[in-house]
Amino acid sequence: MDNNNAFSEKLVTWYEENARDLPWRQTTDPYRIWLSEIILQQTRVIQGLPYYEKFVENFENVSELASADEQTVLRLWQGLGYYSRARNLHKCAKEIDKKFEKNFPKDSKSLIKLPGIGKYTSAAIASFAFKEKVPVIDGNVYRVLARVFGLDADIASGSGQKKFEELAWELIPDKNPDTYNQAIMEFGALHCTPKSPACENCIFRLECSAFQNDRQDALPVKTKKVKVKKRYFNYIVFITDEREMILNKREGADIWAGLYDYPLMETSDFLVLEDLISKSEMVSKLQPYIMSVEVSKDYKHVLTHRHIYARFFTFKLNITTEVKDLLLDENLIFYNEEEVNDLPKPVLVSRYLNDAIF
DNA sequence: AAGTCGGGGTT
DNA sequence: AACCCAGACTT
Repeated sequence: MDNNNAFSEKLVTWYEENARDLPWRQTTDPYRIWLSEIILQQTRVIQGLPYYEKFVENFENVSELASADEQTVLRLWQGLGYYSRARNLHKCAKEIDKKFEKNFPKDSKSLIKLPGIGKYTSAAIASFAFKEKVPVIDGNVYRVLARVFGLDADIASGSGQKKFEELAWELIPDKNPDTYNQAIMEFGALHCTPKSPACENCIFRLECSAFQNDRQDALPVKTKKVKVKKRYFNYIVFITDEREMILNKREGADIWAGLYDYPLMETSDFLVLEDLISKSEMVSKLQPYIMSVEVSKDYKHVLTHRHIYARFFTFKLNITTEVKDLLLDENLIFYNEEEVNDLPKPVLVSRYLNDAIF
């Protein structure tokens, strides 16, 4: 409790010296606070500010907004993105104008039921307009709490969010919780930034867990959703009359770094989807990963390698799953450094590949 | 729990 | 190019 008071007091002191002068901080009008909060969802203050001014100018109160037609609202929102916010804004205004007789509900639990108002926004309106003691938890708060208190729960998971909420409840002061809420968000926005936070002159320099352990970049923990990319590896397999092949050493930080594969042209889309060769053993084994395979049927003597004519094939693998899965099953194709060094140069094609393709 | 919605700044 | 921004909603 004492520590928690120290935390909030330091934060508020910092806030009073460093807060930006923003229009929605000059009022307790729930309409204006609501408007600002909707506009600022996933939106930087700098970007949202002119829109806030526009809306306040066009609609003095929630009833005026409610009686506007949706196209007018959307036109004012134009360029701000996340347009469902605008539609929900309008829907919410109508609801308040009718069901609530032009008055905003005065507590967070009622507010959260309105369209476009979720966990964060309900807390923000209740706090800033009605002085309810409820912590706001946005991206800034997650970051500040994670770093100062070394809370490494995953903010992408429900259980992790719950832990942050518990901590937030412990920290929020009885006295002026609204100012504290403003303070912690402002601190995250201006000082404890996602990248390159100003730790050198930070008020929590001595007690910040992240700074003391040099974990600023690691916190907050947010598991990234592994999105499957479609990568199309279009291989060109050169083979000589002596059944030799050309391999290419993969460099960089990409998949299979340091291993050898065929001369490669990667594209982000199909080159051709026809002549699927599904009979060979290799193709069937690779089938789960392959969307199309094409081998040119005409042998062309187009390349010389060490004075040996080579035959020209194109061999396409269109890989849709995580490419590393392929490596586990098919290390026949991708040689490591040691294997390559043991082989004559150019590297002989594997027996397996011979049977399959040639 | 994962996907979607977006323009824009930062690194 | 990846990440994030005073998130909410749908599936």
